[in-house]
Amino acid sequence: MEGKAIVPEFRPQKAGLKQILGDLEADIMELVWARGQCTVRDVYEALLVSRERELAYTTIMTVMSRLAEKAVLLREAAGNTYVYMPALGREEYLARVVGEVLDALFVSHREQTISHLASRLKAVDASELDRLEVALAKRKEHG
Amino acid sequence: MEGKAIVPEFRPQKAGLKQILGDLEADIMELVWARGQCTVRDVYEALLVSRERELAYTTIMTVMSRLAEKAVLLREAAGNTYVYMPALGREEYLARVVGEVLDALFVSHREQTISHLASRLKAVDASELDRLEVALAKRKEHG
DNA sequence: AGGCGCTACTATGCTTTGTAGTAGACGGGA
DNA sequence: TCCCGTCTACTACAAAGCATAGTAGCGCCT
Repeated sequence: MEGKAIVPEFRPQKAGLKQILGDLEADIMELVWARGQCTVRDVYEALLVSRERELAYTTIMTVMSRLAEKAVLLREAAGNTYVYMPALGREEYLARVVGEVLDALFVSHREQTISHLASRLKAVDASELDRLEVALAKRKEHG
Repeated sequence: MEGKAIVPEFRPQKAGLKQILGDLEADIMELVWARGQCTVRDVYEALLVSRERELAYTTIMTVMSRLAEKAVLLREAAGNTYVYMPALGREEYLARVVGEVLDALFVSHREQTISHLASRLKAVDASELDRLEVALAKRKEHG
């Protein structure tokens, strides 16, 4: 089903993408997602602007290569240059990550997970509750 | 508010406690939870039995000290020896860990989390569904 | 007083991530 | 054809977290 695991680890302390990828890796992925596809140079130049601290071109290259090894990025040769692109759209990537984490919680710590969810629902808004209710109702129908 | 974060990282790939602690750390915690309280020697001897590979006494000591630094274990001097005990019961510890991870998911990836939960409910059993329904109903009452 | 057990301190290896340099390959212009 | 600039590959090093373990020193019990 689905292919291999995508998330080595999830860090609750951090925010957003940095919960899953390193800080620089996350910044780079945001850029690649924003542009659809790009070269190391594209990312390098974009980071020059957005970031205070300057990074070496080769730093970006190394990190992007590692992201390609991890199959978070795909790349294809275009002349002597690689064009990188996300293996998954940002939303789909996050959905898989969240799914993996959630599934792992259900499998390993079912009781605590259900229990926490039950109390956590207080903080979920109405339309979200509706979605959950619909899902629950469907489930009921099919016994 | 509860106090500080407890989980540096969560590894969906692993199982049970090893999703949160290192492998040896996890084995040690299982023992300490099973016994309520114990010394380094107690753990050392128990691991001699349960584990193929032999570990040095000082290895156990170092790891237990680190668990105490991280406040997963507490210790108190008894003569020239420390008696270690869990800071939290196993279930409570897991509950907090799960809570932290779940809360982080809701905060950082609300949409994907709700969405995954809605579809994941298929795999949740009836009594668990009931608990969630009760929670949902309560929530409804209070608008 | 001596020995044994216990702790503290120190150290090393591995893995992941951030960081960066060097060298070689390739294509385009003079 | 030769040189230059750009790009990649390879290599390297630091920091953090974990597993692992050795050494030294302290204090209790006999």
